[in-house]
Amino acid sequence: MLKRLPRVFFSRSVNQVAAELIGATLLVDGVGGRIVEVEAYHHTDPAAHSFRGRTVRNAVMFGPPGYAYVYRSYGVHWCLNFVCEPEGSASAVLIRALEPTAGLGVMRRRRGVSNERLLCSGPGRLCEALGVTAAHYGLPLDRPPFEILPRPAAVDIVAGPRIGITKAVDKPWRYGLKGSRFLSKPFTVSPGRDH
DNA sequence: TGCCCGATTAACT
DNA sequence: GTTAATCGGGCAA
Repeated sequence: MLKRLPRVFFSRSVNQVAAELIGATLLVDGVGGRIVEVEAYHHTDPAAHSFRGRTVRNAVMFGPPGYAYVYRSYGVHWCLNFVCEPEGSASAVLIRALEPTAGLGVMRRRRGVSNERLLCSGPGRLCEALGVTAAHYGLPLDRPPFEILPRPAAVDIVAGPRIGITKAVDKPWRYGLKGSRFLSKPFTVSPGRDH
């Protein structure tokens, strides 16, 4: 039986943590799956919510690592982040997609879809499937309802530009599990091709 | 106070 | 490929 990742796991470079989360398991009240896609947001990064300083919404990012940052996206969806780096760095990893492994029935009911591939393939979708809301804002990641387990073995990781942002679009801070069919969008396989 | 816009999704054409 | 839904944060005035 794997042991939960300790809170100190998150007290390192946000990009290092992001890459190591690929293949790890995320459960909320026992419902969830294997993390197959994440994005890193650093406080010096214009695309990050913390870039312009501390506000009520992003305050948890400025506190110690190992806590959940949850925000409302487009007034419609919730998105889940893990706060990383030493306290005050205001960096976080956005969880973008899971391969469902636990609580499939609950997730289907919450999402209103039966297609397993569509349950958790997107930041808003996985929050709906796992029941993540503002109630989870600021909760520690090493205690219930969260359960985050390390990946059991090394995995092949791919990286590329982040999705849905308009600033710092060139930074390759999106990480994914190579070949996974549960990604929210495919990674470019042959990046070098000229047109 | 008012205005613009976003780390998205689903349902269109 | 395009667009409506939907609303709080952030900033200008």
